[in-house]
Parts: sequence; C-alpha cells; structure tokens
Amino acid sequence: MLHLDLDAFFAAVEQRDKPSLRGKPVVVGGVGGRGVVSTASYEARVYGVRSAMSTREARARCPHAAFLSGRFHAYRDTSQRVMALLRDASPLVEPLSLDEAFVDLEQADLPDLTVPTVTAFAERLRAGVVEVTGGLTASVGVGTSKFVAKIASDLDKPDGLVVVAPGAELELLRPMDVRVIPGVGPATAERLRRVGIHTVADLETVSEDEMVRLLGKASGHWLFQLARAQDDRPVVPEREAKSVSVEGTYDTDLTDRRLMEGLLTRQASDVAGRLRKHGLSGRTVTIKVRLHDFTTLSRSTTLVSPTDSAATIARLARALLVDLDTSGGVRLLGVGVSGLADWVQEDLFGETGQEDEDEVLPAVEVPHHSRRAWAPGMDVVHAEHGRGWVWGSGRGVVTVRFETAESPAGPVRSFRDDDPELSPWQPPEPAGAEEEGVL
DNA sequence: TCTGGGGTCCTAGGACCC
DNA sequence: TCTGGGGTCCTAGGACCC
Repeated sequence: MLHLDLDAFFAAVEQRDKPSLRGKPVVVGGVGGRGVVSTASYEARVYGVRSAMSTREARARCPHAAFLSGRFHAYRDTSQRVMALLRDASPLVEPLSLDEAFVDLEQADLPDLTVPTVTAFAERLRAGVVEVTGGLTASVGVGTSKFVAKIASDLDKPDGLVVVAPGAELELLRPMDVRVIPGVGPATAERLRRVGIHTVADLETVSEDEMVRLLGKASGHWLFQLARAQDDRPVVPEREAKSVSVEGTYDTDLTDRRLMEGLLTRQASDVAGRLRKHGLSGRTVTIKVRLHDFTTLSRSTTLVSPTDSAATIARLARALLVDLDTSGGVRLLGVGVSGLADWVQEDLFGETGQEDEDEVLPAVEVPHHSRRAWAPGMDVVHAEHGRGWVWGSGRGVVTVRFETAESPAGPVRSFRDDDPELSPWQPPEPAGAEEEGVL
C-alpha cells in the first residue's frame, strides 16, 4: 500500500502560481475576523503557524506572511492531475481529499513487491508529481497496510519517502504517541492518558474488553487491531456521497431572526443546487446552529420521499430554527441534506425546474379527503389560519405549521386528520393523475 | 470579539414493529 | 395486571479527518 500526501498543498499551489511568494511565508485560510488557517507554507510554519489555528493568531505570529483566502479551482485542477498520474500507476486509487490518496501497489504493474522495487516505484511517482504539478512535492509512505503507509508518509515531510519493510511495523509503531493513530484525537488521547496509556506500546498491553469499555464498541475493537498493526482495509476508489451541506460563520453574531431565515434560505438554495448538479436528492434536512458561546445545536427532520427542491429545503430549514433560542446571538448557521438517493422525486407540487425561491404556492381548494396519508413536509393545506404545510402526522393527528406574513415558519396547530377544516392543496393538473393516499 | 468548512462515523435513547 | 426480545428508523450530539 502506498500513501501520498502533497506538501503544504494549498500554499504550494499559491507559490507556484505567484513567483513573488516563493520562499516566503504563505498562509491560506479564512481571512475574516473568525477565519482559521487551512494550510501554512513551511516558511510560515517556522513562526509556529499551523493548520486549524485562528488566522488572528497566525497574523500575530507571522505578520509579514501573505494571507490568502484560497483558489479552489486551482487546487482541484492540480489535484486532478496528481490523481490521474496515480491512476496511471495503478487502477486502484482512493483519494482521501484534494491532497491525499492511497494507491494499491498489488494492482500496479510491478515485477514484485520487494522493498527495492517499491522504493524505485515510489521515487518515480514522486518525480512524476513534480512534473505534472509544475513543481509541487509530495511525501510518500509505503507499507503493508493503509495504516502503516499513512504513518510512514508523515515521517519524512516534506518531500520525503519512507518504506516500512514487512515485519518492521510494530517496531516502528511501539515508541510512537497514540496520537499518531488516525482516529485518535484530543478526546480519545485524553481518555487514554488518564489510564496511563501514552504510546502504541502501552496500547498493546490493553485487552480488547478493556479497550471496548474505555472507548466504546467500534473504537475499542478498531484500536485494539491498530495497536497490533492489523489493518486489512481495501482501497475503495469510489465512494458515494452521504450528505451535502453548506455552512457559514459570521464575523459578528446574528440576532435578527429574519436575517437568519434569509441566510438559511440562501444556504438551502446552494445545497439544492449542488444536489441537482450531482443528480441527487435527500430525505433528511438538518440545520446547524452555533451559538455565541460555541454551543452547537442541530435539528433535523425527515421527509417521506427525497427532495432536491430549494423551496422545500428552505422551508424545512426555517421551520427547524423556530424552536431554537437564539437570543444570545448566533455565530454559525448551516443547512444540510442527507439520506441521499440518486434519483429525484416526481415533482409533487408541479414545480418547474427553475423554481422561485420565494415562490408562493397557488392556493387551490379541493374537496376534503378523509383518512388521507398526510406526508410531512410535502402536503400543503388550507385552514382558517391560512396556508400551512404538514409538519407531522400519525395516530389520526396532523400537525400543521402555518406560514404567516411575519414568519415563514409560523405557528403550529394540530388537527384530527379528518378535520373538515383541513383541505389539502393539490397541483392544479394533470387531470386523472390523482393518487389518493400515495405520496 | 480564541475556535472554518466539508465531510464521515459512532453512540444512545425512543418509537415502532414483529 | 405484568412482562419478552430483536431489528430498524429517527434524532441529537460528539469525535475526528483534511
């Protein structure tokens, strides 16, 4: 297995494209008041600038660095060249991000997998990266598993190569801090530290039961394996997306609910656009709200069938916000869709492809249907309170959320599902296409 | 005015069904 | 009136990765 990692990728692309930045500290990341560092060039790292550090702190540490917000099309373009190079070398390539990938060497066209052979192969790949990227360097690790290859690629950065010979894995790992293990972050490391586990060697002395008690089922079993360098995960070239989301942190905390609703509406529209672009739709809509004190809340709701409609996602997102107390101020808002399907729901509301975000659904009274299957999020109804939409149903009760002029996600009322006051809104056409109870 | 944005995976509790 | 399990789906939160 081979793991390749492009060195200080975003910053390196900037230095490649702007010669004046070469040899100088470059920081790519959020440049706003609440930005964080995405990548620091090695020149900036000398001053202690690190990924995930606030840009404010990075500026304090290295005021003369160039602070850039990033050009993602350039990064994507460069990444694609590297991935194409890797796929030339082996059909089994698994990109982990724009700057990282695993390559299955068993599928590469190599005479054998001895250390000298894979070393020469890896050096050719590294030279290839410099060539196709116009001068970027990569660090590469090779080992008998993903785990070992990934750790190896980290050992001689930047522009390095480490090949771990079969059988040498544990000797290499044992003295290392548990934090080197992918999946062991600050919280897990702290839990382990409290019971006196600092190194992989320490970890190896813990029984599997003990590990599960300490870290839970999945992590416990997994870490027990990794402590023994046991990892047979295959290279998975294509993964299906499981969610699509958009979020934003604002320079000053939000307090205006109408503004929050407007921002969620915009984000919903962005999410819907990305869903459509990839031919996806999803059933679960989630909002994320980070309060002024960094408390992070999420609220979600699941539709009967998947949607890619900006109006539907926006409506649900705004309604999910209603129950949250945001009076202390909100620093982040986000909208996501999960439960993805690779098909799109028949256009229930007769909406056209280019729906209007602030579209007002036509009010059409239709005869009352008793014992109808009310579909949360999908059924729009009329009652004396105005137009509303079904928020939940079951046990003969339908909950309706009404849209009012003051609030797009207004008051909630419950009805018996045969309440004559409820009349479902239905698309004006097509005639004869009525599907009673089926949504 | 510490603390981004886009993701994945796991856990735990409750509803619901058989 | 008291008392089963197992499985699945949903929601909320949290850890983690790049």
